[in-house]
Amino acid sequence: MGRGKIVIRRIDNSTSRQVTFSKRRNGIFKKAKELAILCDAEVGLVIFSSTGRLYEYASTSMKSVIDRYGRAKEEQQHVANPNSELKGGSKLETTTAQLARKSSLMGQDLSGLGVKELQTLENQLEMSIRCIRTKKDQLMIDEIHELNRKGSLIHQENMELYRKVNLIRQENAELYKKLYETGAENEANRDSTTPYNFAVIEEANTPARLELNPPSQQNDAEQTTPPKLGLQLHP
Amino acid sequence: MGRGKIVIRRIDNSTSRQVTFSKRRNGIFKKAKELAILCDAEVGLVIFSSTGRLYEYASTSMKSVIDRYGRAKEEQQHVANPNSELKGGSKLETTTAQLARKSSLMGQDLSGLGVKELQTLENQLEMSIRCIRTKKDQLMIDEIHELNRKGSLIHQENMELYRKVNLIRQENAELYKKLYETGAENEANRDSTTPYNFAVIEEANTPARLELNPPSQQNDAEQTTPPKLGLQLHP
DNA sequence: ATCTATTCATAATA
DNA sequence: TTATTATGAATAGAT
Repeated sequence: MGRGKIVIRRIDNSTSRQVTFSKRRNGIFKKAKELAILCDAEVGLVIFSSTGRLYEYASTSMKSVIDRYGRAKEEQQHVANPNSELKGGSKLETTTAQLARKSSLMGQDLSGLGVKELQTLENQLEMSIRCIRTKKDQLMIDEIHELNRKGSLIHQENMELYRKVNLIRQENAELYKKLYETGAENEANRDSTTPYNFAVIEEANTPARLELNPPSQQNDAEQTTPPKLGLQLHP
Repeated sequence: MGRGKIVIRRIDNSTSRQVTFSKRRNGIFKKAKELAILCDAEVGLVIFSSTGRLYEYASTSMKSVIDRYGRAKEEQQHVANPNSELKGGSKLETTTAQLARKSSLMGQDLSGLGVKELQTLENQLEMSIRCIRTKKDQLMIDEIHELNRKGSLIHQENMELYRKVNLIRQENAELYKKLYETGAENEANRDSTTPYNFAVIEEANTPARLELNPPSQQNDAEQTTPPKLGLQLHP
């Protein structure tokens, strides 16, 4: 159509090329619109000129077209390769890309989808969420394991200290008893030793325990017991 | 063009509509190809028929077209609204969407980009990375703070216990000294008390400390000191 | 831009 | 669906 036939190859003359681009661009946009209207189709058309300028037409919206395109492509892949779900590999990359394409339709663009399409979408999103959650959890868990390891070392040490305190206290009591039995000659010395011993242990013990746990009944026996820890996040 | 003129409105007859769709679809695809070749343009065309079937043409690849489209659109927005960078708001959603559109071009599709385009892309990706890293770090930090809080409580308790041990031990020493001064009548009793005291303290102390820290010089003074903790991840 | 000779796309038809 | 064909539309080249 034109004064002469042309062969379809790149137009060398830059000016002619630009002119032809303008004309044919208008033509194709018109055709796209007509097709969408006449045939009730959803059409998206993107054209970058050789100078990099963007021209676009979409019968609905470009976002809608691109989203729908992404979904359609995924469905095609699923049909072509139905059980790739279960194979391992670098799942996260795939999943990220999928989620990416879908994230934009949050709260929009669910028009024109059938129950089956929606079901597929729902399943895919759930899968994506699971993968991401797994990855995130792994990161957290690694950090937390390390902290727990260190915490449990200190806790262990704490237990040892309690054991030690009990041993010494017991010994102290025996010594004291022995001293008492031997005779109560030095009354003045008792003031500086006796009150110290038991009083300090009870005081230093209680506040720390209260912060870690709901108040448990204080054991009234003679033993000092280590408090239970609130550290184990993964029981 | 055809046996008669038509008005551009939805074709009611379903059969005619499908036929027209086929013909015009072929036509527009041909036009798109010609435009791309003649004018050296990058063209992407997506058509969904009224029955939901997808037809597509891209002069390069649809992924390339969509990616480039996303970038061009962002650049348009930037030009229209240059300093939206610094305003707060829910930056992460935007960033996620941006990264999403870009993530697919990892290791591909960098053809046909100028220095300026690449610079823009680089900046945006860096921004995205920063936002995501911030978000991730926040999650980690929250968990770790909690663990540190608990750990520091135990540590505190540990310190108290050490203090207590020292006090009792001191007292013990005094008692022992006093008992010795009073007279060494009961030699048999000393066996059950003396070895216990100091021997146990040294044994229970050392191993726990060695696991937490590189061996520091044991203080040879009379005081037992608590070990330093390897717990503070954010000094 | 606008014009027009031509070629092309396609509506109607089979 | 595919093919035919009369006709209207698109456009190449010129102004």
